Amino acid sequence: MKKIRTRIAPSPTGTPHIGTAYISLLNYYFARINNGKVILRIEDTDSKRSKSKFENKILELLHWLGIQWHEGPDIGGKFGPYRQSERNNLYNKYVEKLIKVGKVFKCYRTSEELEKLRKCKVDKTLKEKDLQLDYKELKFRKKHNWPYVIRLKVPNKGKCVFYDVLRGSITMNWDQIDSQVLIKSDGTPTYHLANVVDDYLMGITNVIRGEEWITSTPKHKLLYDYFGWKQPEFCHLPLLRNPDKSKLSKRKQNNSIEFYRKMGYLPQTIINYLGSLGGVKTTKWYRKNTNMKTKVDIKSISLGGPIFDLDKLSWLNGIYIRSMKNETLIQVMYEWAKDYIHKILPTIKPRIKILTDIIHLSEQVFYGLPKLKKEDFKVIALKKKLQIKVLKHLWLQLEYIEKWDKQNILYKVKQVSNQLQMKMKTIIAPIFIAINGRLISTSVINTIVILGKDITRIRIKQAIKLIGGITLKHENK
RNA sequence: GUCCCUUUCGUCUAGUGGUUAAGACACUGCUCUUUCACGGCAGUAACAUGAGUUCAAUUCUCAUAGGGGACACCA
Repeated sequence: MKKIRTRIAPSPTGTPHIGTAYISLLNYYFARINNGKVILRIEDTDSKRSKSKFENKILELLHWLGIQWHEGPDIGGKFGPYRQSERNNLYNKYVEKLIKVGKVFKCYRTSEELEKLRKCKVDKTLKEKDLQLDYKELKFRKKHNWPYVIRLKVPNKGKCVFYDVLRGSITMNWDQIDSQVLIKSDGTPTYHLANVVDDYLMGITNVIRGEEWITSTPKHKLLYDYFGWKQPEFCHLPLLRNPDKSKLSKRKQNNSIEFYRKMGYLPQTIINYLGSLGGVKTTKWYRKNTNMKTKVDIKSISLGGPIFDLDKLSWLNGIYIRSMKNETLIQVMYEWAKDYIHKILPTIKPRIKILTDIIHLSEQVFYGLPKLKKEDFKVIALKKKLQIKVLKHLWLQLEYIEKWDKQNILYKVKQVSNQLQMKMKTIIAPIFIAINGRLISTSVINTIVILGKDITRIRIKQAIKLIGGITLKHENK
């Protein structure tokens, strides 16, 4: 039997997400229980959004969770490079092949035209014939070197059947599948091309990925067929959901892995909880299995998208914490607090008279969510409505910051003050309560810097909710 | 809108052609404890609906409804 090879293929376009952890975990375990290998491949074909700082974070946090790989950009391997942006020459070579056999075509359409064309079609599916330009126009655009993309030729009729390990065969009509762009106008590949070529070249036997890929699998199958390659086994995992049942979104900040680390969840909690969302069959499993060596059967995963339940996660974390030896726990506590201690020290040092002052001065960086009540905001002279307004504006301002440092954050807070035409002194009070949990304490800007984006924003959100603001309109955009 | 996936307590999961449908989180009560928490005990609570197959369906089939996803020169 061929040796199992799976891949973890994150895209470095944002801070790593709990969904990434889930998919990575199952790839890791599937390889492990089958004595196979795991490949980590960075899918950075989107050059505009990919950032190396995100790649670093992804590697760091997967390591933190204890997920391991045998080949990857950080450790190398026989099938490298493991960053798609470093493999562009390869893809071109394979596109040449497709051009030779006539399975792709050049498309000179502009994005405005595409938009119009899609509007005209009920199913929004664009095929080769929909994209055709009349002869004159085509000649003109070619002559004047208009930018073009290379698209996949897709059958117009018939059915595409492919096999999913969890669901059996899935059938789709070819007329529903559009002529996917394989090479963008800048000459770089799209995900679909790079992914198939790399999975083939890297000898991936099992593609374990999220359910959102099911509908593009026919395109991938077509590529395998055109190249004459054997398909890997496809396994589409159900998507993790928010309590409102929507897909666990990258936009919702509190789903970043780092958020859970900062809040004080242990890596084994996250790993075991994620594992429990489907793959694990025993009932008394939580207490008995602190690692997932046993009883994982990927084929038994439940197909309803599970809701990521914070209550249960916290309960599990408690189980692990209480089962630790004191020395170990002290170590864990120190590791967790160390960063905060180092960062808060310069701020509190001028205020310390006796050592016992320390706790009171620095507690705001240690509680994940301050335990606030509605009444806590009533001490502020500012009207309720305006408090909410201030916090909502701050929420928005803090969403996009290039670098999370004092200067930028201060600038954003000043923006809020300008926007609302209110003095700093006025707007800062509700921010103090929301973030620091009280009015008299160290600089709130400083706290925000130390806490980082995830924790800061969840505190603001909590405050808005407490004061009585209903929703954050821009929360999920 | 079109297509695809999906459906067991509020949530995560077991399970079965004939079961008192199981466990865990959450919730409630009791207990332990100086309080709280932890622990222990107990309780509330589910097979989406309709039709078919069958002696029998939560389990098999089909339809309907709910939920989710995809429909980009993003992954």
